[in-house]
Amino acid sequence: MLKRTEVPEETMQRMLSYLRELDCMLQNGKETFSSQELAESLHVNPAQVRKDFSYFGEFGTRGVGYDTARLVRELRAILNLDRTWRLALIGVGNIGAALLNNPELQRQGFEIVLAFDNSSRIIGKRFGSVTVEDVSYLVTRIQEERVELAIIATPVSCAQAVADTLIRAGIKGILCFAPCHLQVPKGVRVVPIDIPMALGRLVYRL
Amino acid sequence: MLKRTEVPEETMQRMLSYLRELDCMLQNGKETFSSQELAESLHVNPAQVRKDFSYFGEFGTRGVGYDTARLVRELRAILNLDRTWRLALIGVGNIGAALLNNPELQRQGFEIVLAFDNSSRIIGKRFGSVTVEDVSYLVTRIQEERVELAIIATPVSCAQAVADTLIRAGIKGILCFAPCHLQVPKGVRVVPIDIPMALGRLVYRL
DNA sequence: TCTTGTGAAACGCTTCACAGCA
DNA sequence: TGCTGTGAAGCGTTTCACAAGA
Repeated sequence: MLKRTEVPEETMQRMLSYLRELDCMLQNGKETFSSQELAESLHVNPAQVRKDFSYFGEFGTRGVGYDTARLVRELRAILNLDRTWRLALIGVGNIGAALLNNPELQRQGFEIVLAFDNSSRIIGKRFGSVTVEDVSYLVTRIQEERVELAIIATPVSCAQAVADTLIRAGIKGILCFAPCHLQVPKGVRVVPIDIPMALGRLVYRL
Repeated sequence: MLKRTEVPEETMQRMLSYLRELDCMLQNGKETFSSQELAESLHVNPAQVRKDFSYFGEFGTRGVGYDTARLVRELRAILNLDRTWRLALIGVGNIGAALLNNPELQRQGFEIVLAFDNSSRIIGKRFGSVTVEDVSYLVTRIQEERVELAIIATPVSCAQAVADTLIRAGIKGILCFAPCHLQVPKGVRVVPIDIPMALGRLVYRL
C-alpha cells in the first residue's frame, strides 16, 4: 500500500468508474462481487482492479470477494464523495442552464448554489432556488458563501478572465466547458470538458 | 516515423490540443512557432511535441521552427477534421437542446442533422433547421441521411437501448453524455462525457 | 547558432503469477 | 478450493541528449 500521493491519476479515474458501476450493482441487489466480475463489466483486467483497490487498503476477503455496500462506502470516502460540494456556475447560456436544471448533479453530491452572468437579460432569472447574479459580485459572493468549486460555462473569449477572478476569490477547482487551455497557478485543479475535442477523438481513424 | 496504427492514443489527444492552440495562435497573427513555445503554453515537454509530430511526418525546419498555417492544415488532415461530419442527436432534454443551439460545433465541422426524442411534448419542436423526430424512426432516418456519428443525451435508463439501436443503424462513433458504461461491439468507438465523474476528478485530494 | 528529428535511457503503468488466507 | 493482495516482470510512454541541417 503506497502513500496517497503516489496513487496514479489513472487509478483515481478508474476508482470513479468502479464506484459508478458498484452503485448500479447495489441497486440491482448484488451484495458481493469478485474483481473478475467488476473487471468484465468495465473491460479491464481483474488484476488492475485489485491493484487499484490495494493502493488504499485491503477491502476484500480471500476466496470470497468484496462486499458491494462496503466498497461503495470506502470508495466514496477515498474519492471525497461522502459529503456535499457547493459550486458556483459562471455563464448561464445553454450549457449553464442545462446544468442548473440537471437534478443528477445534486443526487451525486454537487449543488450549484451561485450562478453568474454578465448579460442583463439573464441576471435575475431563477432556476429552482438559485437566482442568477451579476458577475461583478463574483469574488464577494463566493467568499460569503464559502464556495470551493466553480464551473466555467462562458464563451472562450472570457474564460481566462473568469478563471483569474475565481482564483482571486480562492476557488480550488474549476470544471471548464470553454474549449481552451486555462493558465492557473499550482494548487488549483482544472478539469476540462471540451465537446469539440471529444468529437475530435471520435472521428480519429474512423 | 511509425505506422499510423502504432500512434499512441495519448499522442492523438495531444494533437487535438495542439490544433486548438495553433488555431488560436493563427488568429493572433503568429506565423511560426517552436516546439518550445507550443510546449510552454500547454505545459508539456518540448520533446513530446516534436515526438508527437514525428509519428506523422517531418513538418518543421531545423533552426527555424514550424509554420503555423501549415501545421494547422496538416493536423486537420491527420485528425480527419478537414471535412464536415453529420451527427444524429438522441435525447433533446436540457443538454440535447444546448447542443442543438451551440454554433461552436458547426464551426468545428460537426453538424447535427437529425434529432430524436420519445416525448410527444418535444417531438416536432424546431431548432434552426432541425426538427425533433420520433425515436421510433431512428434506424430508417439515420440510414436515409447517411449519418455516421451520434450523440446520446438521454437518461441513463435508456442509454444502452439507444446505443444498441444506433449500432443496428450502422453508427460507428458515439458521444455519450449518459453517466454509464456502454457495451458496444468492436469497431464502434465510444467517447464518454460524464459530468458527475468530471466533478469527481475535481474533488479528489482537494 | 538555433531548432528539429530521433535513438536510447528512464520512467511509470499494467499484467502476470503465485503466496497467503478464508 | 477459490479469490485476494502483491512483488516482479513486461511493456508502452516520456524524456533526454545529441546528430543533422537550415
